[in-house]
Amino acid sequence: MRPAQITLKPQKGGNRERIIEAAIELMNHKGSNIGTAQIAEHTGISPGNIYYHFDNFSEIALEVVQRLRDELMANLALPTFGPVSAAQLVDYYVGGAAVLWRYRFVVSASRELASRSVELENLFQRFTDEGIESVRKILENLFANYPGKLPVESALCSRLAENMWVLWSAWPRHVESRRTEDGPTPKGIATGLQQIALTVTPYIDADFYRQVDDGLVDYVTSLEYRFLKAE
Amino acid sequence: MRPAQITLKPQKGGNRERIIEAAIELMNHKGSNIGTAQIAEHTGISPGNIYYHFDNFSEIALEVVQRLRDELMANLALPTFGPVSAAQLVDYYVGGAAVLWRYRFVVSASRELASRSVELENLFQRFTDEGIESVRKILENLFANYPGKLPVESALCSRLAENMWVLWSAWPRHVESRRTEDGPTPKGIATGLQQIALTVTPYIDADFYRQVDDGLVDYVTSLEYRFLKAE
DNA sequence: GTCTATACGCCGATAGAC
DNA sequence: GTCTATCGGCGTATAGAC
Repeated sequence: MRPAQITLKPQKGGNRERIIEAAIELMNHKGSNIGTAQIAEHTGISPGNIYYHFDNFSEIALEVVQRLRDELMANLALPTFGPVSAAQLVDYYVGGAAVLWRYRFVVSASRELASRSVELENLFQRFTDEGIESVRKILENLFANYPGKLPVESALCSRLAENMWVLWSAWPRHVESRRTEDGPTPKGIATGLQQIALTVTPYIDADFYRQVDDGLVDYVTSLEYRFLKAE
Repeated sequence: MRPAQITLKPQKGGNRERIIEAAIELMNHKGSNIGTAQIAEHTGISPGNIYYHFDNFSEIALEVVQRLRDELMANLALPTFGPVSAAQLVDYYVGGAAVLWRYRFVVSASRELASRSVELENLFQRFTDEGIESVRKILENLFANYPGKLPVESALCSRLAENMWVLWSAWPRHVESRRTEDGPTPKGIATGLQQIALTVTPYIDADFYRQVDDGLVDYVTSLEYRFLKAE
């Protein structure tokens, strides 16, 4: 005799998945300072059951960060040999923004999460290193194939990549401390995207850059559509 | 009859001050997730006594952030009319780095702290707005007086200032997720300083920039001296 | 696989002695 | 101004029934 369902119905077969989704969602809304109790309450799953699926809270966070990492790396991989087109570059930006939106406060709560376990700490370190390295490779490709207004040697590439990474990872936190509404919006994230692009603007061939910028503007203006369904 | 002092001796007259110093120090070392209990333990002051000096934890944090804000704003104020010299610009950078070092994780834990009270949230918002505005003014001054390689109109100034601010505020967090040692070092912070400067490098007159860069390099290499006493 | 019940520890905050 | 004692809440994690 089943009691009437008041909380979200725990559809069969996916509690593990639901735990992870809840963890992402809760972090995005309440920050890193969440735990098993809140996940249990938010999903309607009993607190004890969480420990059937995971050893402890940091194991949940570990899986979340692994997914974040996989999705971002897949997005930043150089797909082919040869020059990166303007359209591909726009895809890097837009894809990066989508991942950032989905994991906005996982990314930006790295320190708090990293302090939960050594595994998490190491994972974040690898994530950061690999991320910057991927960006650097894209920039190398870019400047090699489309020399622009100013010369860019290899050391500069690394430095620009690092700045782009920091801007990317800190953007959700930043827009929140300027917010007038109740949290970072997709639009706010998208503005960050244009700010990140600004890092390399002065070095890039003007015609090439115009194409990229047009792509970004199109994206930002058509934004609400794509993101609203994801929310 | 006084018992033998085992913990730090609570020298007369300064418990309130000691609480604040402990809060800053603890945040820098353990993140935003600290509270009255840890402050009590760290200072040797009894837990109850803290509530004589402050109503609750967020009042302590409020005072910390107010100090951070005051110190930074004092540093970023345009001291005189007329053009900013290269030496003054170096002072802005170096002073900004010093404040950042002292409050490294207060700055970078804005979100976590802001969630503790509305007052804190508003204060952080004002801090951010005022900080970016100050940087913008410096840039306006700079580009008006030393036109460089590329033209800079007013809108671009705002965007550059915002990027510099984000880099500044996110840098401690960033170096920590790349750390090999046990925390962000003064050197790590100083490297960030050069990265922040990179934001405006391409727009600035080459000779002027060289002076600034030399100043920064001098500073970074002579770093350990100045910072070690502050720690 | 999922649930309930429960032990344990930590922290914020108050009451009241000195 | 500073201390001790203590309550209550919340969060992690385990034991064990269904």
